[in-house]
Amino acid sequence: MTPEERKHRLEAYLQKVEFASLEELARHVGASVSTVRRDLTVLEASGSVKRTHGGARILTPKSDEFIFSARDTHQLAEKEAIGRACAGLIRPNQSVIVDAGTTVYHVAKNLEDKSPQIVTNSLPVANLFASATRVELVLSGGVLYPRLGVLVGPLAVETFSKVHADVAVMSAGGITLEGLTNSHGLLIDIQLAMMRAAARVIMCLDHTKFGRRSVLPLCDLEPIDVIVTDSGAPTEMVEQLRQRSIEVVVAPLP
Amino acid sequence: MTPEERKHRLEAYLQKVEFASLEELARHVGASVSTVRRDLTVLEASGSVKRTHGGARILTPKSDEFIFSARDTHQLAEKEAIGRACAGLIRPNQSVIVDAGTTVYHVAKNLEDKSPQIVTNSLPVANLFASATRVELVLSGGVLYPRLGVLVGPLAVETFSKVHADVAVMSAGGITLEGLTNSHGLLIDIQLAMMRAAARVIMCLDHTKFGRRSVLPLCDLEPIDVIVTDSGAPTEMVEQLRQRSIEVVVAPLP
DNA sequence: ATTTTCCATCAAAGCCTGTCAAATTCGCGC
DNA sequence: GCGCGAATTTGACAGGCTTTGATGGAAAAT
Repeated sequence: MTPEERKHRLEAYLQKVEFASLEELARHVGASVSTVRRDLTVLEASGSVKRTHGGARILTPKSDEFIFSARDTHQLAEKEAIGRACAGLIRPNQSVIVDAGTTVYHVAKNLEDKSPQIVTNSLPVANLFASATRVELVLSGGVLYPRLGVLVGPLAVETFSKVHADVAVMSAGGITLEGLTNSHGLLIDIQLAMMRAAARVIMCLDHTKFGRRSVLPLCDLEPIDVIVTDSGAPTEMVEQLRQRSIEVVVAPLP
Repeated sequence: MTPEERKHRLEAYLQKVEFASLEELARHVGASVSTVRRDLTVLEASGSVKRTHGGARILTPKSDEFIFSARDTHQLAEKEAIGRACAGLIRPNQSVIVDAGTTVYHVAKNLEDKSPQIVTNSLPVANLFASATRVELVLSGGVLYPRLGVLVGPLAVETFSKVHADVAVMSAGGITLEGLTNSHGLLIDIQLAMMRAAARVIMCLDHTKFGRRSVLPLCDLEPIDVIVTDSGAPTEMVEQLRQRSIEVVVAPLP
């Protein structure tokens, strides 16, 4: 890696996480802390980054902080494992509907290699591929729901009733044997349209979602083809889901 | 492989990966590091790539109008002045269509105080208001044009044919007395729909756009109500535009 | 007061420039 | 088409410069 590239990657990484410690940055680019310090001095002089004690922060956030973008370390390892496992289920050049939500966001991070065609209503996912030429990304229209970076409303529902896709990658607030639930009423119509539009529905649910019931019912288990979860999921329930002919993928933690 | 072909492949490879070390490049074209060094010196002189310590980087072609990820320090002071002046023309609580493009982006930065209702097809503009609660933002659907962060295609056109707004804030690649021109064909349909959807059309054009003709014709001067420019605009042409009953606002540089 | 972080310095490693001989290509007369 | 000398290109190498990672003491945060 050239010094230029390293600085560029530091800046890009900071762009993504807003703030990072020196050690985190050093690990990320595979250089020593001294080198990162020097790089940051240069980047600060160029005005894109602000050094702080113990790390650095981005000065001009391009993609403003969505509720999750990076500082959402809640179940991070599990979500990344689920992201990798779920991306493994997608074949190259497929068309994929991508739901909004942190878990699914981690799936999207692993999709670029498949050169997929992506349809989404998530602004963070769109930003992820804003400069990726290998991905064709269709963003649904809609009203921007501020904190979450999701597009909602009739315009969004309409988009998903018009398109068709090979796979839909989605998530929900909770799952029981009676079905799935979600917390944001505005999303339910959209998620139903997504499921109708896709030939195959993959649900990404970390283990905390199992047995949990969120505010609003989304659908029963019938439309679900695959569930991707992490190794913390209760084995008993996994078994019951499999008996209902749902393929359950348990992502191994590295 | 001829030297010519080798240089071409080096450039193409760099175009793809953005950065590369000398060894990587040498391996890729099957030549020695010395040769690659010499090739890069030539390519650098021709202006397409930039040599760096240990490798080379593609030189981002300072392509026209808006670039999503790169800094647009080009005419920055002028654009900021235009942004402030143009925002001054918007009244509180109006509905505003916001075009894609760096100049218009600077207008958007000054809009939050007006608590407007914004309709846009620009991802950067959407990101700007991703966490602003005072702004209601509608994003058009569409295919994401990489690097520019613009949503294009039928879905985008459709959105703008459906909505109505008080004002459209737009920009273009060039203006002459015959009309406006723009460089990206995909945008023209969208911009025409924007103009039809708005009761009042404001064009933001920095002085470099005056007398310039871009690739494709957009429209004549008739639909334009206001032009906002900077103090570098040729006074003669400003006068001629005013005679055609177009309001021209010249933004003062601070 | 203690721990963490920052800065200056330094030796080692890696990289760039300029040079040179070998290899390749080209021009040209036959 | 063929041979031969000239010109160009190529890969290698030495000497000088830049970058890197480590270390010890100063500065800052808690």
